[in-house]
Amino acid sequence: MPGESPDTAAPKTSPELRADARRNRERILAVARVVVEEQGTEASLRDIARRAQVGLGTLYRHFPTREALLEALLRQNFDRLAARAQALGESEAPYEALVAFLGDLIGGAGAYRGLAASMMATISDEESPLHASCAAMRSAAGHLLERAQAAGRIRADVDGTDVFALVNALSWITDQAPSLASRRDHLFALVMSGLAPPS
Amino acid sequence: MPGESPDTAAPKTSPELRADARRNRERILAVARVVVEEQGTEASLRDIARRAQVGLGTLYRHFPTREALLEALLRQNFDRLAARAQALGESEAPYEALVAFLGDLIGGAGAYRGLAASMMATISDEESPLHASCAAMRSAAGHLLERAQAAGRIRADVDGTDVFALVNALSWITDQAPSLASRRDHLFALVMSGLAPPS
DNA sequence: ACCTGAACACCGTTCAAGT
DNA sequence: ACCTGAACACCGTTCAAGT
Repeated sequence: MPGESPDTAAPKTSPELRADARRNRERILAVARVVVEEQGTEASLRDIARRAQVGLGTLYRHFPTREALLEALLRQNFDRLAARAQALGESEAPYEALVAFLGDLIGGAGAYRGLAASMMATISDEESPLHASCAAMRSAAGHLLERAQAAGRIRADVDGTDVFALVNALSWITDQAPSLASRRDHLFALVMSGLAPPS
Repeated sequence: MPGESPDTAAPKTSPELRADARRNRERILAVARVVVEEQGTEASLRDIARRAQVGLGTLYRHFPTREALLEALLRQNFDRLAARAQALGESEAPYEALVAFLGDLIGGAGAYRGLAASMMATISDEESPLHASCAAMRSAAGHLLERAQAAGRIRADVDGTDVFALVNALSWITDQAPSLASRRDHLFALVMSGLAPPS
């Protein structure tokens, strides 16, 4: 039959990028990972395009905003964290599960310099491509938090956004003053003990 | 006697700025206060010079770095905070004195958007003109902290830099997500309770 | 459909030339 | 002594022209 090719019913997960486009997208992402590692989330987009040997407009075509690029860069990390939250949500030790997840969140936000700031900014900026991912993290934290609260291990007057903010703030401290990196776990423990119900 | 003018022994607090220079310096500072209020600590220096009706080089002559300008802008605030710490250091309620000072510190760091970040960065950057002022704040916090620790109200494994970092981190949260401003006092209380000795 | 890079409007920083 | 603004080397963002 005319117009029917063998693989018409193939899984069209993404809207069929042309071969060269697909290659460029991957090159950009690979280079961006390196450059953001070096320069942080405020890295020069020009520099990324240059090093990827791609026109500046090409970078903008694939990633219309800096946040869009960051989102693609963090896609895997977010998915992994979401899966972790899911698994921990069925743990039998609600408080320990919460602490474990928040520890991972701190680690994740510490992946790139400036990332904690980028993530916090999404709370106010609903248009950011990172907004959805971060909202998911906040609600995952919220769920684990509720369980810990139900178990009487966390005060009732705290919500998911509070702990998300506090945890990001801890990552930010290390961002700004690398010399305080060694205090991070300690500060985390202090903040967590502040969330315990008044005895 | 030759070369002896009437006011030779006058108090030479600053090295005698020429009249026009002195005027420019004040104009720059006045304008900078407005612009930094608007745009935060990363405000455009060009914009400040422009609005102060001063050549760009003139701004650089008076304030060789952005931090130098910020330091001049915050001189009064720092002096006021230092005096407050001094007064509180003689208070009879060590814990309440510490809380009061940290509350002022949070308020101060919230004066301009980005200020918390600028202050935290001085920990690592010893060359910054803000370094001395912030170190003074940290040691003032350290002194009040020690008294509260001696009174058994704060755990022993916390130092002045820790509380300085935590307090700045709280200011930063509001910086990044203005919608969380209403939670600031609450989060401050939570963090403070985390600094209480384990019961 | 996609790529390219020039063009535009901004930066921070320096410094030769002026008064 | 001090002021000025052009010059330099960067940005982010857009878009007409190409394939």
